[in-house]
Amino acid sequence: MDQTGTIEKATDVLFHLHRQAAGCGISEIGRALDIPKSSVHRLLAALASRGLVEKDEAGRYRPGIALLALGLGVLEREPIVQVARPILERLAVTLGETCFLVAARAGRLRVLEKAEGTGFLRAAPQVGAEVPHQVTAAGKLYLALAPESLSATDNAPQSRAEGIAVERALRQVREQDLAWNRDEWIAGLSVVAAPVRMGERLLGALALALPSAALAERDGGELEQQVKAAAAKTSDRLNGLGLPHSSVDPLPIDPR
Amino acid sequence: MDQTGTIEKATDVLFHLHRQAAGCGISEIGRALDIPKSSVHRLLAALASRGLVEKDEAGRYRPGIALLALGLGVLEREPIVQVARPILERLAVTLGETCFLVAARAGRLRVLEKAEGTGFLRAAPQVGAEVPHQVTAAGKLYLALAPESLSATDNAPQSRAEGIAVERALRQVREQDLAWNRDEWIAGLSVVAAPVRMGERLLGALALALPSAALAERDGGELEQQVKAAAAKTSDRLNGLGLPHSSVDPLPIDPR
DNA sequence: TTTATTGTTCCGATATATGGAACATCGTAT
DNA sequence: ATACGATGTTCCATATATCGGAACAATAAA
Repeated sequence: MDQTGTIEKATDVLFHLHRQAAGCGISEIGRALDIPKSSVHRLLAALASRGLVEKDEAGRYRPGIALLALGLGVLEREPIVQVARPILERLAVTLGETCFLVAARAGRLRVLEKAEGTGFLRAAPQVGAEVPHQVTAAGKLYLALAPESLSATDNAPQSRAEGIAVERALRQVREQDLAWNRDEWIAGLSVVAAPVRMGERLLGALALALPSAALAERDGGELEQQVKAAAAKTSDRLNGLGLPHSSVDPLPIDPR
Repeated sequence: MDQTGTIEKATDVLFHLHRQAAGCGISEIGRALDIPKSSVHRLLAALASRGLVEKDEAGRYRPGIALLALGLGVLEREPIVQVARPILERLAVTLGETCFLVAARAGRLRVLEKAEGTGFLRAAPQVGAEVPHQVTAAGKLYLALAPESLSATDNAPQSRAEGIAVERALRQVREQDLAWNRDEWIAGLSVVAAPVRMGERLLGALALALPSAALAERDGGELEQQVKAAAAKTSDRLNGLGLPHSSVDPLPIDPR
């Protein structure tokens, strides 16, 4: 993995800054990544010249705003996000709970968009964050419907008995065209997810997250229908488009 | 400015990809940035190894999802965004028009967060985008209250008469603690902005944007009050915090 | 004050990026 | 089918940008 190269090192520094909550000092980064101070200094100077990192008032380095524009640009060029956004928002308002969209990118599942619910206690996934395969609703959906789009790491179940149980669960997911996750990933958090498709291809998972306690007081079947309907609508609109990436107007007219 | 360096070249490639709506080919990038094909190839390979760029199905390069995580990380570590977000959302729902937050970063004004209105016709600024100084409500606020936080480029007015007019307008902004922009930047778009402060320091501008036609049918004074109130609330909450960057929980409790 | 740690600059040695050229691949027009 | 142009990819000798130790400056801590 240690193909030493300038760009690789620079991005490693970038990700290190990203992981740290507070700003970092040069020596600190050098120690963490095993790069001499002077090199870190030069890397940061280059990155700062383009706004990818910044120095805060204390002289410590943090990720820069240039990254913001680049990152959000990625979202803007995802047709599925454009299509799903208003649907997620409406569903979140209707149900009062957080809805989000997950899709496989580079073999990993990532949250592409979210619309938070209104509850005092509510799920707040981070856009751009990765979610695990085995213990999430979106993950099960992918394992059941499009495992090839996930990198194979740790997809292998531990024992034979587990393997059978997993395969059984996945078959159920395929039958229902829907996946649940109740407290498996995060205690107290339940999620339902339904597939967004283009033809046979799985493009993403539209998910509804709510506290498990809140789920107990609701009609699970109705939630399933709502999520399925939202996912289906997303699929339809996505397929309705001619699919030449629609550019985004500064003042879009949004017939929702 | 053309201090040739590997990192600089790589980020130039990144920004070039960002600007292009569709994916780019290697030769194309090389021509645009005046870099030989083979170098572009190598740069892209390095960037791709870290997920900063990706190849789409057609083999063309686009910005990668790694940028998404990095970019949104920038937002998450801005306390002012954390604080302003729910306030923006509520204001947008109340008024039915788009609200957004602008702040100076690295001498430039940028949209840090937004909450879109519900109108068929509505403003839809892009988070991360830059806004000009002279012809926007947020820009006027900064020019009047904290010009030192803007890079001085093109802040100088053209003629003496204009200079006086500008100074007069800025004085009014200072008196009202509020700035308007009616059709000055984008025809048909009007914006009111009020300052978010910490002590004397200007931290950002909370703005309300609506079609000028819609503004004509509303009580401008009431909008001013709403925006001022929202900005004041943001300031208060921001000052209420001890201001050690509050980390964000996966399941935050949000007492709004 | 001293001491320790950090940020910054300098510079020779060397590894690394460079870019021209040749090759491979594709799509298009002849 | 063939020729053509453009593109993505690989190779390699050369030049140069990166490396990293060391010395220095600027802090903060003792």
